[in-house]
Order: sequence, then C-alpha cells, then structure tokens
Amino acid sequence: MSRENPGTREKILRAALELLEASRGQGVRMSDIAKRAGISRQALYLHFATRAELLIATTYYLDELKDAEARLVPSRTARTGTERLDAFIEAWGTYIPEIYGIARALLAMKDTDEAAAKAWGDRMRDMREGCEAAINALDRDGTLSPAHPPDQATDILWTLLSVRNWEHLTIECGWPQARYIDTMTSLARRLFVTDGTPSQAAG
Amino acid sequence: MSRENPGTREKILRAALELLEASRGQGVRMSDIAKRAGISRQALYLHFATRAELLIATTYYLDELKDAEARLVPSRTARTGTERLDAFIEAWGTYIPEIYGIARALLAMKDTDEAAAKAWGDRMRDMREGCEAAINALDRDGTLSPAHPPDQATDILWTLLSVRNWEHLTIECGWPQARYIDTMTSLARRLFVTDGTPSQAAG
DNA sequence: CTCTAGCTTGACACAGTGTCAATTGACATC
DNA sequence: GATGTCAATTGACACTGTGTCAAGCTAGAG
Repeated sequence: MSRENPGTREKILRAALELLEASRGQGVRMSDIAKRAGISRQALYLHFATRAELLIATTYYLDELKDAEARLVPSRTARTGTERLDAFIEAWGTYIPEIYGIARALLAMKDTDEAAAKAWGDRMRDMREGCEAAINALDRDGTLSPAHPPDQATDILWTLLSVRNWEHLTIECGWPQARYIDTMTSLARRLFVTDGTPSQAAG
Repeated sequence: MSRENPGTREKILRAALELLEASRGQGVRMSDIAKRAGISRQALYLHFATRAELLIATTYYLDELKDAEARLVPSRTARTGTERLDAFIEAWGTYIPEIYGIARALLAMKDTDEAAAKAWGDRMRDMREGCEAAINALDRDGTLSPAHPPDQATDILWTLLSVRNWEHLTIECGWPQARYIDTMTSLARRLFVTDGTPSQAAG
C-alpha cells in the first residue's frame, strides 16, 4: 500500500497494452510482455493464472484508462432516437480503433479458450445493449422503420457495428476513420429511421 | 493411374473436409485428419508441405465438389441490376454455410500464416468481384442509389456479405438461414437500389 | 530378383504455455 | 540481530502441435 511506483500488476497491464496496441494484437507472447514489464516470464503467473486472464484484465484496464463509460453519456442523454443512434455510432465507432489491438488478441483466443470466449461475449453483449437502446429509442419516437421488428433491427445494427466490420472497412478496404463513421451513420439512418435525412450523414 | 480407389491425396482432402465440416473448423489437427484418412500423420506431409497448404487445397477441392462456378450463373445472366444483386446474394449467402468449416479454419490460420492469409485474401477478392459486378450492373441501369460512389458501395456490400457477418447473424444471433438471405437481400436493396421494392424482399 | 514409390515407425527439433522447486533480497517485526 | 514473509528470480520440465528425418517395409513393374 505504501508503494508509490505502479506495482507490478499495473506494470504488466501497461506492458501488455503497449505491445498489443503496437502489434495490432498479433504475435504478442507472454515472454514479450514480461520483458517489456521488466520482470521474468514466470513472474507473470504470480499475477495472472493464464494468458487469457491477463488479456481479459487488460481490457478492463484499458476501459478504465479510456473512460469507456463517459463516452456513452452523449448517447444516453440524447433527446431523440435519431440523435441517440448517431451518438452511439460515433462513440462506439471512435472507440473501436483505440481498443483494436487487445480486441483482436482476445478475438483470436476466443477460438481455443473458453474464458476468452466468455469475456468477449460479455463485452459484445454490453455493446448490443447500446444498439438495443438506440433502436428502442427510435421505436418510442415512432421513427423506427417498419422493415424489421426491433429485436431484429438490433441484431442488424449490432452486426453492422462489429469490430470485424470496422477492421474490414478501414484495414482491408483502406477507408479513413472519418469515412467509416460517416458511412455507418448514414447506413444506420437509412436502414432504421423512417424519416431519415437522405444524403448527408452525421449532421 | 490404374488405381480405382480414390488415391491418398483425395482421401486426405475428403477426411479434412469431413472433419472441418463436423467441427465447424475448430480443433482439427493434422493427426486427426491422418487418422480419418487411414494413414500416418507423417504421410500427410508427403502430399502437403504444411497444414496451411492442406487447408488451401481443401478449399479448392470443396469448390469443385460443390460446383461453385455453376452457382454464379443466375447472377451473371441476370437481366437487370436488381436481379443480379438478388441472385448474387442468394448464391453467395447459400454457399457460405456449406464452406463455413473450412472457411473458419483458414480464417483462424490467417493471423499466423502468410500463405493462409494470401489464400483467404484471394478468395475474398474473387467474392468482391461479384459484389462489384452487381453494383456496376445497377449503375449501368441507372438504379444505383446516389448515396455512395460505386467503389464504396462495393466495399459496403462486400463487408455486409462477409463470412463473419453470416456467422454473427446465424450463429451468434441464432437467425435461421432463410431469414439471413431475406434480410441481406432487403438491406442491399434499400441501401443500393433507388427504386428498391420497399417491404417484401426476395420476391 | 531388384528397383522404386509410397507408406510405416520412431525419434527429434522447435515454439509457446504453464508448472514446480530452490534460492535470493528487501522489509517488517520481535 | 534473528526471524519470517513476500515477491521476485533462476533453471528445469511437462505438454501440445507442427514439421523433419532416417530407416525399414511392401507391392508392383521391369
């Protein structure tokens, strides 16, 4: 408690974060993290039982650093459904590139590690709630397009805003981030809002 | 040549295919494939230099079995852009679940294996051409929505129809395959076709 | 009979995760 | 100053899965 230097646990989390960010989540080994944190590889296991656990802890650490909660305030306090939808897309779409490294690492572990799969699933379920809230807000306003029932509209929005789609559009297709946000906003408006402002997006 | 039984190479490919299909591409080891093919693990390497190479060969084998080319005929021979779009979504969307196992295995290797990444990239580039052709057909008809330039519309359609999105909607969200096809058709119409028939989709 | 192709077996290298035991060094407490 | 404890260190090792290598077997062709 009387320690003022960060504490080993935090040093590890910071090291993991930096490496994952720099390498876009690829090829980061336990030994790399240890080296960067300035401790032995084995010492990692004094703080985290498995690699999956370390990655999961890193996501929480990152959320804290980036103040993930605060970013949702504009969305939550929006007056109309459309505003809420826009604000949510802006918030989440801006967040993705900041968490991409660790997200990708976790995504890769998901296939083989039960705990990683659960952790990722939990986070995505949280994200889905944001989608659901936006769709419900539209529904309450009476501006939800009748093309889909609310739960299916939520699924579609949820899918549309997936990390993989962000990855595909910005990395594979080379889209600049601003275009990603604008296009997603425009797509969502056209798909879900009855009186969707036609051409121009973000407003 | 005088052999009438399938030949070891084909036995291997068949074994790989069956296992990948059954396990949805997860946890299929070289030794599993060997066992199923009825040969020793090491003998696999007499036919395929690496696991990646075997997986890649399996995709070609599968395409042949499923006659991938033939499925694109309705799309290619469509009279209007809208018909072409619908036919392409139908063809590709129906194909995905049939190749999902092997696709997922390749997708997982992509992160670590250069050859797998290239192979997957090639296939996806082919798929993109289908998207591009549909968008161009709309453009030629004058029915392409002005919301996006053709290349960006292609990117969006390409992203929308990704294997990951199919996976997300059918497996994560539990959508039945028919709903997947209908919804994708409807989304694409609303996003890309100016005179898009409103509510009902596939028609 | 002999050569060869294709397979078998067994052994091993390598990477990366995770475990274990023995040791060290710093700090607190008595 | 002796003692205990905590966090870390070092070195060794197990396990999994891929890929390699050498030596041997077998069937068919010449």
